[in-house]
Amino acid sequence: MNPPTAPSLLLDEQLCFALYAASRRMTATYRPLLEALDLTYPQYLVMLVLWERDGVTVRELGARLQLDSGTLTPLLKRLEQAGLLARQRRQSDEREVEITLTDSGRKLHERAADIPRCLAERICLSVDRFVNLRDELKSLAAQLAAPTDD
Amino acid sequence: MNPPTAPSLLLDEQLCFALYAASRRMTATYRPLLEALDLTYPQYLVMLVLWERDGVTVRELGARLQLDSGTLTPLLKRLEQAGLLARQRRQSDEREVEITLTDSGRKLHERAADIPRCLAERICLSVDRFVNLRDELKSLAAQLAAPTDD
DNA sequence: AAAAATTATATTGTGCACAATTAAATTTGA
DNA sequence: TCAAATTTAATTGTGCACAATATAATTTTT
Repeated sequence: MNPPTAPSLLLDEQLCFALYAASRRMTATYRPLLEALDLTYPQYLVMLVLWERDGVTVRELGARLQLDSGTLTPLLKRLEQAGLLARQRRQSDEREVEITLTDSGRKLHERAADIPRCLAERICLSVDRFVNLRDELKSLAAQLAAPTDD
Repeated sequence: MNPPTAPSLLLDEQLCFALYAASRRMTATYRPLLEALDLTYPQYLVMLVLWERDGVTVRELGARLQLDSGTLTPLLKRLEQAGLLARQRRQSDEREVEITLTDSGRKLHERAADIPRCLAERICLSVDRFVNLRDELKSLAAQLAAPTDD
């Protein structure tokens, strides 16, 4: 694979497509595991946040996952419908909606406990390469999130 | 950031979320550039393939981009509507639909020529890190695409 | 305190992704 | 040869993403 000394329009040379394809492939790898929990991948991400800290607002969830209310509101309603969480307006500020896990939502944590190990086996990267790839991706995302004039 | 010696359910330790977030951020970075061409990011990927080789079938496009007809058919119809390509059944095999660029579609290539350079400036990675990250992502996707029992 | 600005969520509409099904053309094989 | 199996697209339905807008609550300003 040639280095991108002259940035080209060739699909296989592009970082963006490698990223796009790998991300979808990763989601596809999670799919059968999450199906057992009746969760989609974005729903799983929401549950990861709530398992770390319950009682967050939609805004806080959105900040953590970089998703807006147009995505989160219907997703959270589906999780509410599934009995995993409750949504209620905050008394201190009626604009905010607080998300709290139900017993059922908390219990799902146990059933999800094996997923990271399953994935680690499937991904089969050394710790060094795993950490390096993850941190390069975080660095890239941070770079792209920064204002244009930096 | 701790190495994943014991795979956990912590969002910030997960490769999958770093991948998911970086991919969406990358698409968001393309968005304003592609808006000038009246293309979405997946439409741009289709055009990249067609600029490399015109006259491919939906199946070949799908193989290249790892997308199925449920995604491609409506997307291609929109690009046809926009006057960038034509869709016609192959005479040699009526099951296949051949996609050919119109003059307008070919002309768009010139207007897209600057996009890789714009992105390269925005991403601001050394050639080594760019190539390494891209190839690690390709390797990961290939690993995840392989049958489970490998 | 009332008006204006800001903030948080919800709603609407468009365009992917992807599973499942359907339909039509082609190939295989009994 | 012709019935069965396979291949290719299209269709249908669900669930994200995200822009744009609306609505209601809160904060800031005058």
